[in-house]
Parts: sequence; structure tokens; C-alpha cells
Amino acid sequence: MREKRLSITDIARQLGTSTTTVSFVINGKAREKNISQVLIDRVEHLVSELNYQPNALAKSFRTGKTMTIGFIVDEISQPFFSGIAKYIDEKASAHGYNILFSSTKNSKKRGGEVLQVFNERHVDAFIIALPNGLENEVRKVISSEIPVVLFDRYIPGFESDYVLIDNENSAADAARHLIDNGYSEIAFVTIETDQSQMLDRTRGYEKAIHTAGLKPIVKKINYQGKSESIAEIAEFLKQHSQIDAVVFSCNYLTMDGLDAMRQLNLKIGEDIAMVSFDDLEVLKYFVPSITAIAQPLEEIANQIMEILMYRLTNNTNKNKIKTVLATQLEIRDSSQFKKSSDEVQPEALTVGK
Amino acid sequence: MREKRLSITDIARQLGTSTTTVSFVINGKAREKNISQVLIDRVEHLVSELNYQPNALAKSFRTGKTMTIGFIVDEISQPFFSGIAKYIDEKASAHGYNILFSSTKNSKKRGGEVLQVFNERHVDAFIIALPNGLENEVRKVISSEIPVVLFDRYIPGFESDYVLIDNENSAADAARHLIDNGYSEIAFVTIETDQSQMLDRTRGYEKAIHTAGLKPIVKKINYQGKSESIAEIAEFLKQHSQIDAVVFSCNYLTMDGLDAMRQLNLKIGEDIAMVSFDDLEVLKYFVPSITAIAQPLEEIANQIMEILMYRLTNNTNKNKIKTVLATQLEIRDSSQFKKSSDEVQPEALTVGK
DNA sequence: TTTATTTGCGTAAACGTTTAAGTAAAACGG
DNA sequence: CCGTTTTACTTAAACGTTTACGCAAATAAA
Repeated sequence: MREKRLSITDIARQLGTSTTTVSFVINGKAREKNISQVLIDRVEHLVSELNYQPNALAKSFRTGKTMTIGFIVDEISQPFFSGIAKYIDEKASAHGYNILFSSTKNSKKRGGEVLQVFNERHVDAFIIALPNGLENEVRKVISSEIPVVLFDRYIPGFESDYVLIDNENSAADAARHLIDNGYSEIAFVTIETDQSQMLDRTRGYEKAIHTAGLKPIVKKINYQGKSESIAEIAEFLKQHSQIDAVVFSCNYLTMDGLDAMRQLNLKIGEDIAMVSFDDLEVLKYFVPSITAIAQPLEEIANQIMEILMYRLTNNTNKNKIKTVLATQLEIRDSSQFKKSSDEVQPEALTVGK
Repeated sequence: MREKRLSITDIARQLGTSTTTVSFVINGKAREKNISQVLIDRVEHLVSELNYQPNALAKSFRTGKTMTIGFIVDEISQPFFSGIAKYIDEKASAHGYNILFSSTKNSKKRGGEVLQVFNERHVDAFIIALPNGLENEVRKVISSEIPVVLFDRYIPGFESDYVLIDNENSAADAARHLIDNGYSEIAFVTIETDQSQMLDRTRGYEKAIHTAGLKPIVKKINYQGKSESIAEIAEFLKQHSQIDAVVFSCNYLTMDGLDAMRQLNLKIGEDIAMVSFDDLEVLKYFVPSITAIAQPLEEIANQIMEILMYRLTNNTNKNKIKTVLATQLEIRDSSQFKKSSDEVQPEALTVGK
């Protein structure tokens, strides 16, 4: 038996005025609409006395604006996405927007459903980590003039606003870092995919390797599941025993790689060096700590919200805004072995010697 | 220039029928409302042909149901919360509900604002990790007959549905595990708070310690920030050099503890054992791996959604449902030292010996 | 003083649905 | 064949806002 909420009509009736007036006062349009100060005061007083809360549903229905942003990612529990979500929430809240989220599991089907549901709910804008194969559906949304900002990945040639990181140069940096530290048999472990960010990372790695006159060793995992992936990485490392360093192309491959190396009893920083694309808490606390390419989460979220706010205020979708951000290579102990062992924590390196 | 969407009226007009009929068909009430099969078919045909999508906003406005659940936590980026969010999203989506989330930063002010905003938006239900001091506001929501399920913590004597874990016994288990493995100077590091889950954990620890005839060593951190916390833990451990094991009462204290121990050059599993309340990926991959109390994320989410669905279908708020779930003590290498070193991985224990 | 403008409000329509209530025709019961 | 029930639909109100438009009174301009 939910009691009926106070409506703007109730306020108007109690004041013997019209809903128009009350609405103007509540929305701060009183001055421009020539409402007298006396009446403004009376309205405001009663509103706060009765603790009147406007019905956002009715408002949205009438105006078409929901003050809601749809946030669609592969999986909200992935630290990268929940980290972005954190900052997006902060910034959106500051602008009066709320976040409606859902995970797609990187499934086109789920993605399409979420897109449709959020559309029916009239979200004012979308923030999307584009799942495979959903381009056409997203294109439809974009052409219906609803602001869409993609992040983490995009489709080459796909016209939309996006915020990415410089995947190619980041991967190249990582490879160069290993090269500079004396490694020469540097592998790159990635997934079998046509997602742009993964291809860019692979290209960056290959360029750096070629530039150094080395031979690239690329392993593409056809990702079926965690245990299969671990086994495949382990097998790969066993088969290529010359490898002295590995770059893993994303956070979950890094984790699988850690498992694989543990299985093979390979000691990181000693038997083999590694760099992770994506920084994870575990990497910092690992002994020896593991070098990683850190994405600037807050900056990504900032840029996304900048674009969205621009789109939402200036009602235009023209001239797509394409932002590419730099990453930070967090150099840690385990990738500095071959060059000189002085800088490495003794207790990490003397293990088993 | 967003083009006007198709409305139920357009459908009705094109078919030369009434909106009522169309509405009934769309909502699957055609049979019970005695719509002829012929007409049903015509409506359904046109609806799919024109790809008509009902305006969820108008629907919500009319019915008062938004098919939205407000999810309010301290910080969505914390793995515990984003893990719960993941499962909640899955299960809610399956029931046609979407999740509107926001983080409170455990601030009463932010929490109150979020609560109010979500209320104005007429979310159908709330899932809340109750921030300090927000009891009265939440109580108001509950008494307005909107389903609310609390999780992670609650207020003793606060009448509401909740899903908790058995904090007291979990902490006691952890302490007993250490005792059984031969540790005797076991500290408990927690925060200065009156949050129920922390008090319960402390009580569990103390009971187990007392039962074993040992002396409790409790350190309460007045949490001001990460670096202060690390310093305080380090100072504490330095002052009490007799300590041979520590239980950290929550995930972020565990992380701070790792930092503090690193600062002091204390080798986990060797100089000192530890157990973390809350499992984190870093703990599993740490060498030696670190024992932790793992909360059953999916089961917690399951129970929350069970309660919510019950409340949302049976329109009653009476007889609060209070669920307490067991945890799993994930026993790993670093807490099995004192008892016998046979079971511990050699490379972990021989370090520095 | 007359006319034009500004001030200060109110009236009422509209947004897209759902649904109570009504109606006419068909089917049924006796 | 007449009254009753059932079938198959329609009419119209309602949900709580926003806002275009209208209008009278006050003020300014001429």
C-alpha cells in the first residue's frame, strides 16, 4: 500500500496557484518567466516544508530526457571496467546523470538485447565497449542521434566518438623496454580475434621487434576458457624454450600466463621476464613485482564524459571526436634481469640459485 | 533531430483498431481479454513488421514500475562489490530488471543523495551496502514499502531483509586455523568502526583466541587513507615483534598489510603468517600464496535476488528475511608454516634461510 | 490620455501508456 | 422467442510533468 506521493498539483492547489507557476519555480525558471518574488518564496517555502520530490518518471516521460547513461561492457567485474565505471559514476553524478549498466559477456546476442532494452528506456547516451559483431546495431543507435562513446576498442572505419589508448605504441614500448634490458627472444601472447585493440597491440610489438632486428614470436590463443588457455600457454612456452621474455596482451592472459609459468615452475624475473598489458594489483605485489602497461582509467573516464557532455549540451552528432590516450609503462623488478641484476631485489633472485 | 518513434497509437490507427486492443495483444493479455485470433495476428504482424518498441518511459510512468533496481555500494570498483554487481546484473536481467548503480564512498551525505535520486526515479527495489549513519533514511524507504535488501553489513536491531555472511564464525575459523598450525601470537588488524561486520569479525577472533587460552592482540586502525594505514600497521608490527601471525579484517587492510610487511622486510609464510578476510586474486598468486576467507559472491547475489523477487511479486514487506551464509576458508601456503614445513613449497620456505 | 509593452500569472494540451467501464453483437438457455 | 451471458471490441480517463498560448493588470511610451 504505497502511499500516494505529493505531486506538483498538490502544491499548486495548496497555494491557490497554478502548476505552471510551481513548475517554473522548481526548475529555476521563475525569474525569466516573470514570477513575483513573493510567489517564488511562497512556493519554495511550501516545497521544502512538505519535502516535495518531483516525479522523475513523469518528468522524463514529458521531456524525453532520462538523465541516465547506459554503460555497456563485457563484464562489470573485470577490474578495468569496474575502474572505468567508478570514475564514470563520479563524473556523471556530478552532472546529475545516473548509470544504468549491463554486461554483455562479449556476446553479440546479449549486447543487442541490452542495447534494445536501454533504448526502450530512453537512456540519454551510451558508453560502450563494443562486443564483436554489434557494429550495425550500434550504428543504428548513432544514426538515431543518441550520443554514443566507444572505449577500449573500436572498428576501423567505424564512424563514432571514441576514447582509446595508444595500443600500438604501448605494446611497442613494452617490447622495446625488454629489448633495452637485454632480452632477445621475446614472445607475444594474444588472443585469436579481430578486435582492433588486440591487432594494434600485436602490430606494435612486431614493429619494435623488427626494428631491433629480432624475430617476432607470436602466439594466438583461440580463447575457449581459462584452463584451456593456461594449458595452451604452458605448451607454447615448453615448445619454445628459447623464449626469455613474454608480453601478454591483456589482463586475463596475464593471469593465465602466471598460472602457466607456475605450472612449468618457471621463475619470473629469473627464468623468464614478462610484461602485462594492463596493470593489475597482483602484479605490483608479486615478488618480484611485474612490469605492466597501465591504462589511465580516470583520464579515459574523463574524456568519455567530456565528449558526452559536449554531445548532450550541443545537440549535434557531427565531427566525431576521436581520442587516443597514452599509457604508462610501470617498470618493475621482473623485467630488468638480463641487463643487470643489481637493481633486482636479492631475495627475489637468489631463490633456488 | 531525433525522429519521432512509433507509438501504440500509430499501430492502432494503421490497423483501424483501438490502442486498448493493441496494448492487450502486446502485453499478452489478448486471450484473457477476449481478443479474436484474427485481430491478434494482425496486430502481432504489424508490430513485428514495423519493429515497434514500446516506450518504457510511458509504461513506467503509467504503471509506476520501472523494472529498475538501485544498487548502492561504497565503491563499485572494489572487487567484492563489482563481483556482486556482476551476478546481480545477470539474475536481474533474466527477470527483466536493470541495475542503476552508484557509489557512496561510504559517505552518509553521498548515500543520502543517491537514495533520494533513486527514489525520485522510482526504482522498484534497493540493494544496499549500508553506509554509516544512513539508517534513518533507509528506514524511511523501507517503511514506504519499497523492497530493500541490505548486504555485507547491517545494523543490529535494524528491521530489514538482509544477506550477510557469518562474520563471527568465519573470523573464528581463521584464527583457529592459525592456532591449529602452531601459531600463538596471533594479531587481528581491523578498523575503528561500529559497522556490524567488523565487530562480528573481531568478536569471532577474540572468542577463538580465548578458547585456545591465548591472548588477543587487536589493532584498530582509524582509517584516514592508504599511506597512513600502511604506516600504522608497520608501526604496530614493529612494536609487537612477538606476533607470528596476523588476520586482516578486510580486503583493503590486507593490501595495506602486504605493503607494511614489505616495508618491514617481513617475509610472509616465514617471518609471519597471515590470513585475509576476503579473498583477492593477488593472494592466490602471491608466493607463497596467502590464506583467505572467501565470500560466496554468487550465492550472496542469488539470495539477494531471491528475496527481491519474492518481495516484488508478493506485495508484502512483512516478516523480514535474514540470511546468513557460510564462507570458505581458502587455506594456502603461507599459513601452514609453524606446524610443519613439509607441506609448504620448498622454494617459498627456503628463501633466505 | 491613449497606445504599446511588460509583468505576472493561469488554461489547457501533450507526452504514450494502461485499464475501468461501457457497448453492441453473438451465443446460449429455457 | 426473449432474457442472460459471453464475446469482442471501443471510449476515455488517468498517471505528473512541461510549456505554448492567452489574458488581464501594471507600467511605459507617445
